[in-house]
Amino acid sequence: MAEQAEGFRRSREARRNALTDDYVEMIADLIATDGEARSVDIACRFGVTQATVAKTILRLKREGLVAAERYGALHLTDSGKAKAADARARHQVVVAFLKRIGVSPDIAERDAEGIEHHVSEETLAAFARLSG
Amino acid sequence: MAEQAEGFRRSREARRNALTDDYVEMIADLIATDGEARSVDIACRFGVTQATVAKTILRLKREGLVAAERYGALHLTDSGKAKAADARARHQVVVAFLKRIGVSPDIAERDAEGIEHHVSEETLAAFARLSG
DNA sequence: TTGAAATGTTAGCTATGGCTAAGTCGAAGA
DNA sequence: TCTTCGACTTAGCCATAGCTAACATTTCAA
Ligand SMILES: [Mn+2]
Ligand SMILES: [Mn+2]
Ligand SMILES: [Mn+2]
Ligand SMILES: [Mn+2]
Repeated sequence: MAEQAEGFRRSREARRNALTDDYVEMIADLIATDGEARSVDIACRFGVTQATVAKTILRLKREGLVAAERYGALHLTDSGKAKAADARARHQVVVAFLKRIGVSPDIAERDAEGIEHHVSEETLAAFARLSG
Repeated sequence: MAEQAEGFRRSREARRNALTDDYVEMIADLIATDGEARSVDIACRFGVTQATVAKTILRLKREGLVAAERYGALHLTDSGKAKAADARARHQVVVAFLKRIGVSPDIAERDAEGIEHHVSEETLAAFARLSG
């Protein structure tokens, strides 16, 4: 009973943290590929408006994951970088695993975008082991 | 670009529908095991308050998935039943697959609770194929 | 150099999903 | 029967995540 509730609690928790992880991962990605992360590119890649990005970035700053001066590019704090690295690693493992079991690359990428937020260490280890 | 945005759109969509699926699945489960679904039991199993359940049930009624008279037990409409059956099937496949690749039963159950909402037909088919 | 376009910010709206507190109803026991 | 206790509802709070519209700043090209 309490055990089942615990499972749902974790699931809700993961859902709450999913967007945060996607943002820090995206910011790290943009910095890696474009040299810097701008709100407009985040908005474009996520398919939301710049206003939505602005509001979320405010929260991430409040949470100490992102730093930026007004009208400037976005940076990750140390804890932001750590979270991004973790998110990226998970993403890679999940995508590689899905492809490995025969899911087509584009579908693997799409599904991984959601699945990555709900994979425990144990499951992630199983995925990694089985994909190489 | 637009393709990546599409992936995130789907992921957000799945996130929005996750709670709905969990509710109809839970209601079907309770009807199957207890003979009827009561709000108090849903609240207990999800680990939330009855007030939270009441508000969500209002939405599900509005969406035509759940029916009930005041102070009465909850019922699923035909479309609610269809959605519940689908959710249950996904849940089973994901749990079975995770166990099959060596994830311990309790962790498999927990992870599946989140993963089930992000698995495309193609990935679900791959899971099913590989676990039996 | 200056004005237009791109980018970023802010205000304010909606809907959702949590919560507590307070009230209402109904069924079971004294 | 009557009371009481468990179950349900409702009101109202907060935070998040989306949106549009309006405004501010920066950048770029003429
Ligand atoms: Mn993701
Ligand atoms: Mn990702
Ligand atoms: Mn679930
Ligand atoms: Mn489920």
